[in-house]
Amino acid sequence: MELESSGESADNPPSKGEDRQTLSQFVENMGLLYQDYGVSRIGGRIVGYLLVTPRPVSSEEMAEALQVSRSSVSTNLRTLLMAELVEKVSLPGDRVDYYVLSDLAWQNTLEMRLAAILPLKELAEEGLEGLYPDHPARPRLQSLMDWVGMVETILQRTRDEWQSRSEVLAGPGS
Amino acid sequence: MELESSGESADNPPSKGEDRQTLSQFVENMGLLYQDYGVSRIGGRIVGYLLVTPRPVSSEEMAEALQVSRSSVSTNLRTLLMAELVEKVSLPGDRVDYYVLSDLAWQNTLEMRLAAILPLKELAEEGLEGLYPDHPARPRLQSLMDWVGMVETILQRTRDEWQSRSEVLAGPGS
DNA sequence: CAGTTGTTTCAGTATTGACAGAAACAACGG
DNA sequence: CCGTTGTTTCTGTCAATACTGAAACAACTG
Repeated sequence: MELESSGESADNPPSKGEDRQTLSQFVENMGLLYQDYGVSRIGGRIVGYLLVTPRPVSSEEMAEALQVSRSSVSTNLRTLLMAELVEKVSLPGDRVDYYVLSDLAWQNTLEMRLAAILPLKELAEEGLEGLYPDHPARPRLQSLMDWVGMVETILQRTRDEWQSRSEVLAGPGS
Repeated sequence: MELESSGESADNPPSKGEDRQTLSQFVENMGLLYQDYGVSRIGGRIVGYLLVTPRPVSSEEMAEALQVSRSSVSTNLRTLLMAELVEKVSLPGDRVDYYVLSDLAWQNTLEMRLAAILPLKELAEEGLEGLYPDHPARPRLQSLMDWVGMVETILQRTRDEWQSRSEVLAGPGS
């Protein structure tokens, strides 16, 4: 994998080489980790690459940097855009599409994982509706529903917390 | 799939049939849902079956009820035991192993999903260590680390909340 | 309105993982 | 100590998914 640093000037040559190695490793590990998150390896590497490249990146560049096909980049970008981990940006006077990591990337990574819990509530609900009032499984289904309710609360709290953090970072009154 | 209800007496025959249908559907859906949680379909169905069967269940019974091989039950039970979603119980004078849903099953389901986030922190840490002080990716890695820290806090809070709930249910001083 | 560049869709391939059946293993009972 | 019962490990098969290269498509430029 090739990773370009922005200024390639030669004032501290040893650092650049090590940085590239470090970043390459980081991007690769992000790929592996995101696999567990239901995003494909390439998707994770894209997230990693965008993270360590603080500027808009074209899909062409990603394909080259990550040494994968353009089609894979395209497919994975679509997924990442839908998940709102990545945003598309346009640069004036340039018809190429560029992409950056969304400000909400981490928050949304968390949401994805927590939101997957919520369907359990509906499942338990359906179960309760279909069972006669004295069925022994009822209390357990009920407590499952309660638990999912708690997760919903947590989810809301993280949104609030994240919200207030962003406000602090952006300065008050933003 | 066959689901046995505990008392099979005939005082309200119509209910039993519908219950069985409902539960069968529920168990099946749990399987599908848990697939998204990194547990296999069979693992999810085991969780579902244990949920709606409020008594210790042998692996033999699971295999029959879910219509899957004993080996699959065995493999999946090992995973579920490690994840602490299921507990093994012994009945005196019986050499068969029985299993019940753990009291912490839901809490641990949540933990599994949140804990998967934590390795991100280490990844970011390694990245920071390997990069020279002026590298433009540093601030982003730092803020990633901060975010994971927040998730850790949330995780701890849910443990506390769950803890206090259980105490309420069990009665004070337990 | 061609020609060029960039992006998406499609069809085939390869890798991964779940699952079943059989064999091996362990533990208990006569 | 042999036979029976219960559980785990192993090997092969099948299905699902990620990925690629090629073709189709879209958008801009001269």
